[in-house]
Amino acid sequence: MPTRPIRTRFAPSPTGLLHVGGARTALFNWLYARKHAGTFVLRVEDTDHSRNTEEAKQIIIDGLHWLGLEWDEGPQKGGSYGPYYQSERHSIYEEYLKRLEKGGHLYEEKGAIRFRSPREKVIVEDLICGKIEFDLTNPGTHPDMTLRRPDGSWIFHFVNVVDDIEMQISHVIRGEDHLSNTPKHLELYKALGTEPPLFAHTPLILNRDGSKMSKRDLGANLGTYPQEGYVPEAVRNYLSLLGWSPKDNREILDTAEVIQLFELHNINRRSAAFDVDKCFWMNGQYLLHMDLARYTELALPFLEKAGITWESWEMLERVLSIVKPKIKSLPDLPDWVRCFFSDDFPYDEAAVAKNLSHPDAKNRLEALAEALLLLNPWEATPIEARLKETASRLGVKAGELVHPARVAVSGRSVGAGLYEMFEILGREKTIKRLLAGTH
RNA sequence: GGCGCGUUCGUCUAGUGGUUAGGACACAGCCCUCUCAAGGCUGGCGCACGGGUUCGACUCCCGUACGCGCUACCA
Repeated sequence: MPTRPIRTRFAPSPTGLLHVGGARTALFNWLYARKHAGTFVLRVEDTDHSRNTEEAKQIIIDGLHWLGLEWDEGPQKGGSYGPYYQSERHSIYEEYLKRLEKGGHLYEEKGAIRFRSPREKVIVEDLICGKIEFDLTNPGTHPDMTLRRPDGSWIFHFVNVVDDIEMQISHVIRGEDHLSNTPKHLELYKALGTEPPLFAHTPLILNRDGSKMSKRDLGANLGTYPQEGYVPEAVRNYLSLLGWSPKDNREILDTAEVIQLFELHNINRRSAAFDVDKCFWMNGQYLLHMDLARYTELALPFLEKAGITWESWEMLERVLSIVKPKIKSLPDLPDWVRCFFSDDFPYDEAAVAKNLSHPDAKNRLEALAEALLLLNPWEATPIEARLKETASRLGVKAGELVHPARVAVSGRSVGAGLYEMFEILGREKTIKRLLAGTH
Protein backbone atom coordinates (compact mmCIF):
# COMPACT_ATOMS: atom_id res chain seq x y z
CA MET A 1 0.00 0.00 0.00
CA PRO A 2 1.44 3.34 -1.00
CA THR A 3 2.00 5.60 1.97
CA ARG A 4 0.19 8.85 1.86
CA PRO A 5 0.39 11.95 3.97
CA ILE A 6 -1.23 11.55 7.35
CA ARG A 7 -4.49 13.45 7.44
CA THR A 8 -7.01 12.96 10.21
CA ARG A 9 -10.27 14.71 10.82
CA PHE A 10 -12.85 15.44 13.45
CA ALA A 11 -16.28 15.61 11.88
CA PRO A 12 -18.86 16.64 14.46
CA SER A 13 -22.39 17.65 13.73
CA PRO A 14 -23.59 20.81 15.46
CA THR A 15 -25.94 19.39 18.04
CA GLY A 16 -25.72 22.24 20.50
CA LEU A 17 -23.02 20.80 22.67
CA LEU A 18 -19.61 19.24 22.43
CA HIS A 19 -19.91 15.82 24.02
CA VAL A 20 -16.95 14.62 26.05
CA GLY A 21 -16.80 11.53 23.85
CA GLY A 22 -16.56 13.71 20.78
CA ALA A 23 -13.89 15.76 22.48
CA ARG A 24 -11.85 12.64 23.10
CA THR A 25 -12.30 11.54 19.50
CA ALA A 26 -11.04 14.94 18.44
CA LEU A 27 -8.13 14.57 20.85
CA PHE A 28 -7.12 11.19 19.45
CA ASN A 29 -7.26 12.50 15.89
CA TRP A 30 -5.25 15.52 16.90
CA LEU A 31 -2.68 13.41 18.76
CA TYR A 32 -2.23 11.10 15.83
CA ALA A 33 -1.77 13.95 13.38
CA ARG A 34 0.69 15.72 15.65
CA LYS A 35 2.67 12.58 16.31
CA HIS A 36 3.14 11.94 12.61
CA ALA A 37 3.56 15.53 11.52
CA GLY A 38 0.26 15.19 9.73
CA THR A 39 -2.72 17.43 9.22
CA PHE A 40 -5.71 17.65 11.51
CA VAL A 41 -8.89 18.70 9.75
CA LEU A 42 -12.07 20.02 11.29
CA ARG A 43 -15.14 19.40 9.17
CA VAL A 44 -18.60 20.33 10.34
CA GLU A 45 -21.29 17.89 9.32
CA ASP A 46 -24.22 20.25 9.24
CA THR A 47 -26.49 18.52 6.79
CA ASP A 48 -29.32 18.44 9.28
CA HIS A 49 -30.75 21.91 8.81
CA SER A 50 -32.90 21.88 11.87
CA ARG A 51 -29.87 21.69 14.14
CA ASN A 52 -27.63 23.78 12.02
CA THR A 53 -27.38 27.04 13.92
CA GLU A 54 -24.54 29.49 14.33
CA GLU A 55 -24.50 28.95 18.07
CA ALA A 56 -24.24 25.20 17.67
CA LYS A 57 -21.27 25.56 15.35
CA GLN A 58 -19.64 28.04 17.69
CA ILE A 59 -19.96 25.63 20.60
CA ILE A 60 -17.84 23.08 18.77
CA ILE A 61 -15.25 25.65 17.84
CA ASP A 62 -15.12 27.07 21.36
CA GLY A 63 -14.82 23.63 22.88
CA LEU A 64 -11.91 22.61 20.69
CA HIS A 65 -10.18 25.93 21.28
CA TRP A 66 -10.60 25.52 25.00
CA LEU A 67 -9.14 22.03 24.94
CA GLY A 68 -6.24 23.36 22.91
CA LEU A 69 -6.88 21.19 19.86
CA GLU A 70 -5.99 23.51 17.03
CA TRP A 71 -6.95 22.29 13.60
CA ASP A 72 -4.80 22.86 10.56
CA GLU A 73 -7.68 23.01 8.10
CA GLY A 74 -11.27 23.88 8.69
CA PRO A 75 -13.59 26.69 9.68
CA GLN A 76 -11.85 30.02 10.36
CA LYS A 77 -8.68 28.44 9.11
CA GLY A 78 -9.31 27.53 5.51
CA GLY A 79 -7.33 24.95 3.56
CA SER A 80 -7.12 23.53 0.08
CA TYR A 81 -9.92 21.03 0.52
CA GLY A 82 -12.73 23.31 1.62
CA PRO A 83 -15.35 24.34 2.16
CA TYR A 84 -15.36 22.64 5.53
CA TYR A 85 -19.07 22.88 6.17
CA GLN A 86 -21.06 20.14 4.49
CA SER A 87 -23.89 22.56 3.92
CA GLU A 88 -21.63 24.32 1.42
CA ARG A 89 -20.56 21.25 -0.53
CA HIS A 90 -23.65 20.37 -2.52
CA SER A 91 -22.02 20.54 -5.93
CA ILE A 92 -19.33 18.10 -4.84
CA TYR A 93 -21.93 15.61 -3.68
CA GLU A 94 -23.82 16.03 -6.96
CA GLU A 95 -20.67 15.13 -8.84
CA TYR A 96 -20.05 12.00 -6.83
CA LEU A 97 -23.67 11.02 -7.15
CA LYS A 98 -23.30 11.20 -10.93
CA ARG A 99 -20.29 8.95 -10.80
CA LEU A 100 -22.28 6.36 -8.90
CA GLU A 101 -25.14 6.84 -11.32
CA LYS A 102 -22.86 6.15 -14.27
CA GLY A 103 -21.59 3.04 -12.60
CA GLY A 104 -25.17 1.82 -12.30
CA HIS A 105 -25.11 1.78 -8.51
CA LEU A 106 -28.16 3.92 -7.95
CA TYR A 107 -31.88 3.65 -8.22
CA GLU A 108 -34.77 5.80 -7.20
CA GLU A 109 -37.47 4.91 -4.76
CA LYS A 110 -40.25 7.28 -3.91
CA GLY A 111 -38.10 10.22 -4.85
CA ALA A 112 -35.16 9.11 -2.72
CA ILE A 113 -31.85 8.06 -4.26
CA ARG A 114 -30.62 4.73 -3.01
CA PHE A 115 -27.45 2.75 -3.40
CA ARG A 116 -27.73 -0.80 -4.63
CA SER A 117 -25.58 -2.92 -2.38
CA PRO A 118 -23.37 -5.43 -4.21
CA ARG A 119 -24.46 -7.94 -1.59
CA GLU A 120 -21.09 -9.22 -0.57
CA LYS A 121 -19.23 -10.07 2.56
CA VAL A 122 -17.17 -7.08 3.60
CA ILE A 123 -14.07 -7.21 5.72
CA VAL A 124 -13.18 -4.26 7.89
CA GLU A 125 -9.53 -4.09 8.87
CA ASP A 126 -9.63 -1.93 11.94
CA LEU A 127 -6.48 -0.58 13.54
CA ILE A 128 -8.00 -1.03 16.98
CA CYS A 129 -10.54 -3.82 16.63
CA GLY A 130 -8.70 -6.00 14.15
CA LYS A 131 -10.24 -7.83 11.22
CA ILE A 132 -14.02 -8.08 11.29
CA GLU A 133 -16.23 -9.69 8.71
CA PHE A 134 -19.70 -8.37 7.99
CA ASP A 135 -22.15 -10.29 5.88
CA LEU A 136 -24.18 -7.85 3.80
CA THR A 137 -25.61 -10.44 1.45
CA ASN A 138 -29.06 -10.42 2.96
CA PRO A 139 -31.16 -7.41 1.95
CA GLY A 140 -33.62 -8.27 4.66
CA THR A 141 -31.15 -7.55 7.40
CA HIS A 142 -29.04 -5.00 5.54
CA PRO A 143 -31.29 -2.90 3.35
CA ASP A 144 -29.83 -0.65 0.67
CA MET A 145 -28.84 2.68 2.04
CA THR A 146 -30.38 5.93 1.03
CA LEU A 147 -28.00 8.58 -0.21
CA ARG A 148 -30.34 11.46 -0.81
CA ARG A 149 -33.79 12.32 0.41
CA PRO A 150 -36.62 13.32 -1.91
CA ASP A 151 -36.17 16.93 -0.80
CA GLY A 152 -32.60 16.87 -2.08
CA SER A 153 -30.86 16.75 1.28
CA TRP A 154 -28.01 14.32 1.85
CA ILE A 155 -27.64 11.35 4.11
CA PHE A 156 -24.70 11.08 6.45
CA HIS A 157 -23.09 7.91 5.08
CA PHE A 158 -22.71 9.29 1.60
CA VAL A 159 -21.44 12.78 2.34
CA ASN A 160 -19.16 11.47 5.03
CA VAL A 161 -17.46 9.12 2.60
CA VAL A 162 -17.32 11.70 -0.17
CA ASP A 163 -15.73 14.25 2.11
CA ASP A 164 -13.17 11.81 3.45
CA ILE A 165 -12.20 11.02 -0.14
CA GLU A 166 -12.16 14.64 -1.23
CA MET A 167 -10.23 15.78 1.80
CA GLN A 168 -7.70 12.99 1.34
CA ILE A 169 -8.24 11.66 4.83
CA SER A 170 -5.74 8.89 5.53
CA HIS A 171 -7.00 7.73 8.93
CA VAL A 172 -10.58 7.77 10.09
CA ILE A 173 -10.45 7.71 13.87
CA ARG A 174 -14.00 7.78 15.19
CA GLY A 175 -16.31 6.33 17.79
CA GLU A 176 -17.19 2.67 17.82
CA ASP A 177 -20.79 3.59 17.09
CA HIS A 178 -19.63 3.78 13.48
CA LEU A 179 -18.04 0.35 13.37
CA SER A 180 -21.21 -1.28 12.09
CA ASN A 181 -21.57 1.46 9.48
CA THR A 182 -18.11 0.92 8.12
CA PRO A 183 -18.91 -1.99 5.78
CA LYS A 184 -21.51 0.20 4.11
CA HIS A 185 -18.98 2.93 3.74
CA LEU A 186 -16.56 0.43 2.25
CA GLU A 187 -19.13 -0.45 -0.38
CA LEU A 188 -19.25 3.19 -1.34
CA TYR A 189 -15.48 3.51 -1.58
CA LYS A 190 -15.39 0.48 -3.79
CA ALA A 191 -18.18 1.68 -6.06
CA LEU A 192 -16.37 4.98 -6.36
CA GLY A 193 -13.17 3.18 -7.23
CA THR A 194 -11.30 4.76 -4.36
CA GLU A 195 -8.82 3.38 -1.90
CA PRO A 196 -10.50 3.69 1.52
CA PRO A 197 -8.74 5.33 4.45
CA LEU A 198 -7.50 3.29 7.38
CA PHE A 199 -10.06 2.93 10.13
CA ALA A 200 -9.64 3.07 13.88
CA HIS A 201 -12.80 2.76 15.97
CA THR A 202 -12.40 3.90 19.52
CA PRO A 203 -14.59 2.52 22.29
CA LEU A 204 -17.25 4.82 23.66
CA ILE A 205 -17.25 6.73 26.91
CA LEU A 206 -19.96 5.60 29.31
CA ASN A 207 -21.24 6.68 32.68
CA ARG A 208 -19.76 5.24 35.85
CA ASP A 209 -22.54 2.66 35.99
CA GLY A 210 -21.93 1.52 32.44
CA SER A 211 -24.97 3.16 30.98
CA LYS A 212 -24.54 5.27 27.92
CA MET A 213 -23.66 8.87 28.43
CA SER A 214 -26.34 11.23 27.30
CA LYS A 215 -25.92 14.94 27.06
CA ARG A 216 -27.31 15.64 30.50
CA ASP A 217 -25.09 13.20 32.36
CA LEU A 218 -22.36 14.46 34.65
CA GLY A 219 -19.28 15.37 32.68
CA ALA A 220 -20.89 14.84 29.30
CA ASN A 221 -20.99 18.45 28.21
CA LEU A 222 -17.57 19.94 27.67
CA GLY A 223 -19.08 23.40 27.70
CA THR A 224 -19.58 23.16 31.46
CA TYR A 225 -15.94 22.39 32.24
CA PRO A 226 -14.53 25.92 32.26
CA GLN A 227 -17.09 27.24 34.72
CA GLU A 228 -16.52 24.23 36.95
CA GLY A 229 -12.90 25.19 37.24
CA TYR A 230 -11.36 22.54 35.05
CA VAL A 231 -8.17 23.49 33.30
CA PRO A 232 -7.68 22.38 29.71
CA GLU A 233 -4.32 20.71 30.17
CA ALA A 234 -5.70 18.52 32.95
CA VAL A 235 -8.77 17.51 30.99
CA ARG A 236 -6.63 16.74 27.98
CA ASN A 237 -4.49 14.51 30.17
CA TYR A 238 -7.49 12.79 31.72
CA LEU A 239 -9.23 12.22 28.40
CA SER A 240 -6.12 10.80 26.79
CA LEU A 241 -6.11 8.12 29.49
CA LEU A 242 -9.66 7.05 28.79
CA GLY A 243 -9.08 4.02 26.60
CA TRP A 244 -5.40 4.63 26.07
CA SER A 245 -2.47 4.07 28.36
CA PRO A 246 1.30 4.60 28.18
CA LYS A 247 1.55 1.21 29.93
CA ASP A 248 4.12 2.30 32.46
CA ASN A 249 1.83 3.24 35.34
CA ARG A 250 2.32 6.95 34.84
CA GLU A 251 -0.73 9.12 34.69
CA ILE A 252 0.32 12.72 34.88
CA LEU A 253 1.61 13.22 31.38
CA ASP A 254 1.96 16.49 29.59
CA THR A 255 0.70 16.75 26.06
CA ALA A 256 4.14 16.55 24.49
CA GLU A 257 4.69 13.20 26.18
CA VAL A 258 1.32 11.89 25.16
CA ILE A 259 2.03 12.83 21.56
CA GLN A 260 5.29 10.97 21.75
CA LEU A 261 3.84 7.83 23.33
CA PHE A 262 0.46 7.73 21.61
CA GLU A 263 -0.26 4.69 19.45
CA LEU A 264 -3.56 3.71 17.92
CA HIS A 265 -2.92 0.04 18.51
CA ASN A 266 -2.56 0.71 22.22
CA ILE A 267 -6.12 1.91 22.44
CA ASN A 268 -8.32 -0.47 24.41
CA ARG A 269 -11.19 -2.25 22.81
CA ARG A 270 -13.47 -1.98 25.80
CA SER A 271 -15.44 1.11 26.50
CA ALA A 272 -14.39 3.35 29.36
CA ALA A 273 -16.46 4.93 32.08
CA PHE A 274 -16.11 8.59 32.80
CA ASP A 275 -15.00 9.09 36.40
CA VAL A 276 -15.63 12.63 37.59
CA ASP A 277 -13.72 11.99 40.80
CA LYS A 278 -10.56 11.08 38.99
CA CYS A 279 -10.90 13.92 36.55
CA PHE A 280 -11.30 16.25 39.52
CA TRP A 281 -8.26 14.78 41.23
CA MET A 282 -6.15 15.19 38.15
CA ASN A 283 -7.33 18.75 37.78
CA GLY A 284 -6.24 19.36 41.36
CA GLN A 285 -2.81 17.98 40.57
CA TYR A 286 -2.40 20.41 37.70
CA LEU A 287 -3.66 23.29 39.81
CA LEU A 288 -1.23 22.39 42.57
CA HIS A 289 1.83 22.18 40.38
CA MET A 290 1.22 24.94 37.90
CA ASP A 291 3.11 28.20 38.14
CA LEU A 292 1.56 31.18 39.83
CA ALA A 293 1.18 33.22 36.66
CA ARG A 294 -0.96 30.57 34.99
CA TYR A 295 -2.85 29.98 38.20
CA THR A 296 -3.64 33.65 38.51
CA GLU A 297 -4.79 33.79 34.92
CA LEU A 298 -7.19 30.91 35.54
CA ALA A 299 -8.36 32.35 38.84
CA LEU A 300 -9.32 35.75 37.47
CA PRO A 301 -12.74 34.90 36.03
CA PHE A 302 -13.78 33.23 39.27
CA LEU A 303 -12.76 36.22 41.36
CA GLU A 304 -14.38 38.69 39.01
CA LYS A 305 -17.58 36.75 38.95
CA ALA A 306 -17.65 36.82 42.76
CA GLY A 307 -17.23 40.56 42.73
CA ILE A 308 -13.83 40.52 44.36
CA THR A 309 -11.56 43.45 43.60
CA TRP A 310 -7.91 43.92 44.44
CA GLU A 311 -5.85 47.00 44.96
CA SER A 312 -2.69 45.64 43.37
CA TRP A 313 -1.60 42.76 41.24
CA GLU A 314 1.16 42.02 43.69
CA MET A 315 -1.32 41.70 46.54
CA LEU A 316 -3.46 39.40 44.40
CA GLU A 317 -0.55 37.12 43.64
CA ARG A 318 0.57 37.03 47.26
CA VAL A 319 -2.87 35.94 48.35
CA LEU A 320 -3.19 33.33 45.64
CA SER A 321 0.24 31.96 46.42
CA ILE A 322 -0.70 31.05 49.99
CA VAL A 323 -4.09 29.66 49.07
CA LYS A 324 -3.05 27.71 46.00
CA PRO A 325 -1.44 24.79 47.86
CA LYS A 326 -4.48 24.41 50.07
CA ILE A 327 -7.37 24.45 47.68
CA LYS A 328 -8.59 21.82 45.29
CA SER A 329 -10.77 23.72 42.93
CA LEU A 330 -11.05 27.17 41.44
CA PRO A 331 -14.73 27.76 42.22
CA ASP A 332 -13.83 27.54 45.92
CA LEU A 333 -11.39 30.38 45.57
CA PRO A 334 -13.63 33.40 46.28
CA ASP A 335 -14.70 32.11 49.68
CA TRP A 336 -11.10 31.52 50.62
CA VAL A 337 -9.75 34.90 49.65
CA ARG A 338 -12.56 37.39 50.13
CA CYS A 339 -11.30 38.35 53.58
CA PHE A 340 -8.05 39.63 52.11
CA PHE A 341 -9.69 42.14 49.83
CA SER A 342 -12.55 43.44 51.89
CA ASP A 343 -13.62 43.89 55.48
CA ASP A 344 -17.06 42.84 54.47
CA PHE A 345 -16.89 39.07 54.58
CA PRO A 346 -19.25 36.58 56.21
CA TYR A 347 -18.54 34.87 59.53
CA ASP A 348 -19.31 31.21 59.51
CA GLU A 349 -21.74 30.64 62.35
CA ALA A 350 -20.56 27.20 63.29
CA ALA A 351 -16.95 28.35 63.30
CA VAL A 352 -17.80 31.30 65.51
CA ALA A 353 -19.76 29.13 67.89
CA LYS A 354 -16.98 26.65 68.15
CA ASN A 355 -13.98 28.95 68.42
CA LEU A 356 -15.07 32.36 69.58
CA SER A 357 -17.70 31.58 72.15
CA HIS A 358 -15.23 30.16 74.64
CA PRO A 359 -15.25 32.30 77.82
CA ASP A 360 -11.51 32.87 77.51
CA ALA A 361 -11.47 33.58 73.80
CA LYS A 362 -11.70 37.31 74.28
CA ASN A 363 -8.78 37.48 76.71
CA ARG A 364 -6.63 35.25 74.58
CA LEU A 365 -7.17 37.19 71.39
CA GLU A 366 -6.53 40.43 73.21
CA ALA A 367 -3.29 39.00 74.55
CA LEU A 368 -2.30 37.95 71.08
CA ALA A 369 -3.16 41.32 69.61
CA GLU A 370 -1.09 43.00 72.24
CA ALA A 371 1.84 40.68 71.66
CA LEU A 372 1.79 41.47 67.97
CA LEU A 373 1.39 45.17 68.36
CA LEU A 374 5.06 46.05 68.21
CA LEU A 375 6.38 42.97 66.41
CA ASN A 376 9.11 43.64 63.93
CA PRO A 377 9.50 42.57 61.21
CA TRP A 378 5.89 41.76 60.39
CA GLU A 379 6.53 38.40 58.78
CA ALA A 380 5.15 34.91 59.11
CA THR A 381 8.08 33.40 61.00
CA PRO A 382 8.29 35.95 63.80
CA ILE A 383 4.51 36.06 63.95
CA GLU A 384 4.49 32.33 64.57
CA ALA A 385 7.15 32.62 67.25
CA ARG A 386 5.27 35.40 68.98
CA LEU A 387 2.00 33.49 68.89
CA LYS A 388 3.62 30.45 70.44
CA GLU A 389 5.24 32.54 73.16
CA THR A 390 1.90 34.04 73.93
CA ALA A 391 0.27 30.65 74.08
CA SER A 392 2.77 29.29 76.54
CA ARG A 393 2.57 32.44 78.65
CA LEU A 394 -1.19 31.90 78.77
CA GLY A 395 -0.65 28.24 79.54
CA VAL A 396 -2.62 27.01 76.52
CA LYS A 397 -1.72 25.04 73.44
CA ALA A 398 -0.95 26.99 70.30
CA GLY A 399 -4.08 25.63 68.68
CA GLU A 400 -6.24 27.37 71.25
CA LEU A 401 -4.93 30.64 69.93
CA VAL A 402 -4.71 29.66 66.29
CA HIS A 403 -8.26 28.53 65.78
CA PRO A 404 -10.04 31.51 67.31
CA ALA A 405 -7.60 33.82 65.55
CA ARG A 406 -8.32 32.29 62.20
CA VAL A 407 -12.05 32.72 62.65
CA ALA A 408 -11.64 36.28 63.95
CA VAL A 409 -9.50 37.25 61.00
CA SER A 410 -11.17 35.38 58.14
CA GLY A 411 -14.60 34.32 59.38
CA ARG A 412 -13.79 30.72 58.63
CA SER A 413 -12.30 27.69 60.30
CA VAL A 414 -10.38 26.62 57.21
CA GLY A 415 -7.95 28.59 55.18
CA ALA A 416 -4.37 29.25 54.30
CA GLY A 417 -1.59 29.11 56.87
CA LEU A 418 -2.49 31.51 59.65
CA TYR A 419 0.87 33.25 59.93
CA GLU A 420 1.01 33.88 56.21
CA MET A 421 -2.50 35.22 56.38
CA PHE A 422 -1.48 37.65 59.11
CA GLU A 423 1.56 38.74 57.16
CA ILE A 424 -0.37 39.50 54.02
CA LEU A 425 -3.29 41.07 55.80
CA GLY A 426 -0.96 43.47 57.55
CA ARG A 427 -0.60 44.41 61.18
CA GLU A 428 -3.35 46.96 61.32
CA LYS A 429 -6.14 44.79 59.94
CA THR A 430 -4.97 41.72 61.78
CA ILE A 431 -5.06 43.39 65.15
CA LYS A 432 -8.30 45.16 64.45
CA ARG A 433 -10.00 41.90 63.54
CA LEU A 434 -8.51 40.04 66.48
CA LEU A 435 -10.07 42.55 68.81
CA ALA A 436 -13.32 42.87 66.91
CA GLY A 437 -13.75 39.14 66.72
CA THR A 438 -14.25 38.87 70.43
CA HIS A 439 -17.30 41.11 70.63
C1' G B 1 -35.15 -10.00 16.88
C1' G B 2 -30.55 -9.93 13.57
C1' C B 3 -25.50 -8.38 13.21
C1' G B 4 -21.05 -6.26 15.51
C1' C B 5 -17.89 -5.03 19.71
C1' G B 6 -16.73 -5.76 24.68
C1' U B 7 -16.27 -8.10 29.98
C1' U B 8 -9.15 -7.67 35.33
C1' C B 9 -10.78 -4.16 42.33
C1' G B 10 -16.77 0.63 42.61
C1' U B 11 -13.90 3.49 38.39
C1' C B 12 -9.40 4.17 34.91
C1' U B 13 -5.77 0.64 33.82
C1' A B 14 -0.90 -2.92 33.67
C1' G B 15 -0.88 -7.89 32.42
C1' U B 16 -0.45 -11.50 26.11
C1' G B 17 0.24 -19.76 29.56
C1' G B 18 3.62 -20.36 35.28
C1' U B 19 2.97 -13.10 38.95
C1' U B 20 1.96 -13.14 46.44
C1' A B 21 -2.55 -10.34 39.69
C1' G B 22 0.94 -4.30 39.73
C1' G B 23 -0.35 1.11 39.65
C1' A B 24 -3.98 5.27 40.03
C1' C B 25 -8.82 7.58 41.68
C1' A B 26 -12.35 6.78 45.44
C1' C B 27 -12.86 4.56 50.51
C1' A B 28 -10.84 3.35 55.78
C1' G B 29 -6.92 3.89 59.37
C1' C B 30 -2.24 5.98 60.86
C1' C B 31 1.83 9.67 60.45
C1' C B 32 2.82 14.86 59.54
C1' U B 33 0.25 19.24 61.21
C1' C B 34 -2.45 25.91 63.21
C1' U B 35 -7.25 24.47 60.02
C1' C B 36 -7.51 22.72 55.06
C1' A B 37 -4.80 20.67 51.45
C1' A B 38 -0.43 18.29 49.86
C1' G B 39 2.79 14.30 51.10
C1' G B 40 4.11 9.44 53.43
C1' C B 41 2.60 4.62 55.27
C1' U B 42 -1.02 0.72 55.95
C1' G B 43 -5.63 -1.73 54.79
C1' G B 44 -10.04 -3.64 52.45
C1' C B 45 -11.75 -4.43 47.44
C1' G B 46 -10.88 -7.68 41.27
C1' C B 47 -9.77 -11.69 36.70
C1' A B 48 -18.71 -12.24 34.97
C1' C B 49 -20.24 -17.62 34.73
C1' G B 50 -19.82 -22.66 32.52
C1' G B 51 -17.27 -25.87 29.54
C1' G B 52 -12.99 -27.18 27.00
C1' U B 53 -7.34 -27.00 25.21
C1' U B 54 -2.89 -27.58 28.34
C1' C B 55 1.50 -30.34 33.00
C1' G B 56 -0.50 -25.45 34.04
C1' A B 57 -5.11 -20.71 32.48
C1' C B 58 -6.74 -13.70 33.95
C1' U B 59 -4.14 -14.88 29.50
C1' C B 60 -6.12 -19.54 23.96
C1' C B 61 -11.14 -21.80 22.01
C1' C B 62 -16.57 -22.52 22.51
C1' G B 63 -21.04 -21.36 24.95
C1' U B 64 -24.09 -18.48 28.49
C1' A B 65 -25.10 -14.04 30.91
C1' C B 66 -24.61 -8.97 31.01
C1' G B 67 -23.28 -4.11 28.80
C1' C B 68 -22.75 -1.00 24.58
C1' G B 69 -23.34 -0.08 19.40
C1' C B 70 -25.55 -0.68 14.49
C1' U B 71 -29.88 -2.31 12.25
C1' A B 72 -33.19 5.26 9.52
C1' C B 73 -35.20 9.21 4.08
C1' C B 74 -30.30 10.93 12.45
C1' A B 75 -25.34 12.13 12.55
